[in-house]
Amino acid sequence: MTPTQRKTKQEMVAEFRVTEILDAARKVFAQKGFSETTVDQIAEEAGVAKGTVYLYFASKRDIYFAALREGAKRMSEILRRNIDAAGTVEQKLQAYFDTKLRYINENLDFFRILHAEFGTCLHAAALDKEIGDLIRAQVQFIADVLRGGVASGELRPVAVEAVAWALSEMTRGVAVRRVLGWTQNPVEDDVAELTRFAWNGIRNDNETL
Amino acid sequence: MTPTQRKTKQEMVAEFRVTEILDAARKVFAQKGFSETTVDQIAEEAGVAKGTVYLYFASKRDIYFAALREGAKRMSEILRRNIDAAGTVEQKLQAYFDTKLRYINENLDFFRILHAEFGTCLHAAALDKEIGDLIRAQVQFIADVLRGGVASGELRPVAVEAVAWALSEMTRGVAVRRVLGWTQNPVEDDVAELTRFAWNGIRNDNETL
Amino acid sequence: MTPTQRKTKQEMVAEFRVTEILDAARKVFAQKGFSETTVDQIAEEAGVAKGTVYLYFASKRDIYFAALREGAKRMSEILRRNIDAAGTVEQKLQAYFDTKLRYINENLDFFRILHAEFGTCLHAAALDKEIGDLIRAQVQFIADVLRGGVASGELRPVAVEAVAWALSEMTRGVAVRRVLGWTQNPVEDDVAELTRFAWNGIRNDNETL
Amino acid sequence: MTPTQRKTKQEMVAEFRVTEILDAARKVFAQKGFSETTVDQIAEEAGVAKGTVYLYFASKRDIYFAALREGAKRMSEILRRNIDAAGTVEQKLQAYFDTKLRYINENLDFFRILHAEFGTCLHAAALDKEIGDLIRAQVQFIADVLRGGVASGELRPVAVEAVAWALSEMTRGVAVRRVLGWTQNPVEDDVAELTRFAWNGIRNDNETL
DNA sequence: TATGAATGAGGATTCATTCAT
DNA sequence: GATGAATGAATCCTCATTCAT
Repeated sequence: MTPTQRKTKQEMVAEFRVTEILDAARKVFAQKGFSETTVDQIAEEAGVAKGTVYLYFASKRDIYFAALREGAKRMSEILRRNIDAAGTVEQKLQAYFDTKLRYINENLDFFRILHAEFGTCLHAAALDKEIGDLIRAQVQFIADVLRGGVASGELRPVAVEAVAWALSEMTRGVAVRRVLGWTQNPVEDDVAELTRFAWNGIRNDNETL
Repeated sequence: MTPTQRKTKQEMVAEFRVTEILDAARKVFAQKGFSETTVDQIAEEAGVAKGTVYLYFASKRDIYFAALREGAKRMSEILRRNIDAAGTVEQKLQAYFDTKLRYINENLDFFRILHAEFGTCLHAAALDKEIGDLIRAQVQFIADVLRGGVASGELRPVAVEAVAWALSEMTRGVAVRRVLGWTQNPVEDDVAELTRFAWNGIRNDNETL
Repeated sequence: MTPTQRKTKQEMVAEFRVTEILDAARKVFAQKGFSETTVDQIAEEAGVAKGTVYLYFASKRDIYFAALREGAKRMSEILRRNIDAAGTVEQKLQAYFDTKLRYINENLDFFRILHAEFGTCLHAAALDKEIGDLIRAQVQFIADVLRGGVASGELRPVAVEAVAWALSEMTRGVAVRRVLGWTQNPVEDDVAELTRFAWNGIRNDNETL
Repeated sequence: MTPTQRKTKQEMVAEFRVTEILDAARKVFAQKGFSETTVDQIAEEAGVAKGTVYLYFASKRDIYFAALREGAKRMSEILRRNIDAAGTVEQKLQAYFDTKLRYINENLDFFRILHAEFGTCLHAAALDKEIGDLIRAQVQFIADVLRGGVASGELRPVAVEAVAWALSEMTRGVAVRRVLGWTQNPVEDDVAELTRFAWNGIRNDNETL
């Protein structure tokens, strides 16, 4: 009833609308891609009128980037937390694979547009700077792990950046297979396979000596 | 001058036109993506009138898929040839990485749309069946190599399909880095790194014992 | 505290709101014209919410006409008073020119829309009946003066209506030059020139004989 | 049948389309003003599809300015010719009034938008530079005549620019009356009245001495 | 065959107006 | 009364596709 509370209520409605629209946008963009998606469709999916969408976003492209950014941010946070929580290098790698595949499994919509966009990012300037940074940041999570491993001698002195990128892409590849339904493996199995494969590729064999 | 000859000449003209248009299309699609490309641009780049384009292709989408298909076919042929020519499993893997990276290096236009599209392929039905098959076929090239290696004991009994896919995606990842100019390594180095990484990941350690 | 007083207070608030909105409207309409002006802009300029504007006016067009009408009425009143106060025909003409140019100088906003609109009045039905009447009434002020002069023999037997209109338009022309900054003359000079010009054009030369 | 002729034919069609569209545009703009006119209406009036309009003009505003420019140019040419052909200063003034009123009478559409726009020109920057110049050029036609008359002693040493402007506006005023149907005078009469009025206002009385 | 002018469906965006709070 | 979020009709412009020449 106080002014403060009333303002809070309005803010909550606004926040709700934004979420509502972004969720809808994610769903539609994921199905049809950017160009084939109409703002009408997003509005309908969100259960609001077209004009309402423009109260919260300046343009279709804005909605798109907002949806991506939000998803990328959330994923980065979780990744960072889970990797940090893991102990050894191998466990950290496993945490990366596990978190990523699970997150994707639970956020197929987001994954579809993020990676569709990441393909399209090859079209110069198509990708919003901040989103590009977020994607690269995730690769750096692995790179950091690798650097630590190389420093401690757990890993061969690999080309850290290149391998980090390769692992990231491998993960993406597995995720795509899952999204396309080309594999029915439980997530655990894919994670295990990825971890074993990666670990064999980079662990320092001398270590066991 | 005979009817037969005249027909042949016509066919040659037609073939020439098709090539001309597909080359132009690849260039423009690669720069702008599907939706941002106009048929006008393709026609201009090809040096023909817009109407002419429609004499050889039924729709913009048709041009797009034809361009992709042609490129994918050419790449598959070269891949197949070079892999077959290699002797050992390790050499075959190396041939795969080497051929792919070099082909991409020399056909950036094609790569840009193939993989942009492959990102987008996640959009249901966006991808032409035949092209999907061609892409999967390339993965099968690796799978076949792996299967052979597992059978001969050169490789650990890995999940062939999954690893093949992972290697394919890794290659894609490295290619993306190169296309984006995020790395200046000579192709040889990237190939070597990929080969070593993959080989360590899947070779049968017992083998050396 | 009595119902009557309270009602009066309400009326005063209402009147204040109306004035507030009309002033804002005049400013914005004058800068951007009718179509380019949004109700949002008027509301913001008036310092009220958009909905409030609609409590006092039924539509954007209504605001527009109200703003014009108010300004035209005010100008007419002043014109009438000053012309009546002048003695001779020549002085009355001078009073017309002087009053009009000064009023416009001090109400540029109003002038801009009135005369922009008067250009546009050529668009059938664009002009509110009452405003058209007000504008014509001002011309009649001159016509009345002229008629008086012709009757008294001070003026040649000119086509009163036509000349009145011409003088009105001449005044408008001078005002436009001033508004556009194409002339820096003091108002007095422009008034003097207009008066001399008009007077020479219509005075009865016999009179001086 | 020759290439040259064929090209000419195409050019003629194009020219025809442009004229067709500009005529239609003038008609619609004149009735509804710029903002209330839709490109659809212009296309329909011109008897072509909406897309066709955009083959010849880049935007609605472009059509508008093109229509104005064309009309203003034509009017300027005729004015220049007729004024030059007249002998004395008085005859030149009469030529100006006569030409302008007749041209307007025969090109009401054009006049409506030109002068509506000229009202609107008060909205900063609303008016295309070239059109503004054309309008000012017409005023200069009178100014030149006046300067000549002052130099030769036929006219009083009036403020040339100011009077030229005033005469221009007077003419505009008379034209408006005619357009609005507020007067039924034959053009000759209005021209005569304008000439007499102007002439009396500026001729050098000493001349008769 | 080749052309390119013509078409018109389709979509992003704006904004006057309404109405629940 | 006052507010401003929500609405959706309206409009400019694009561009894939057609077709007369």
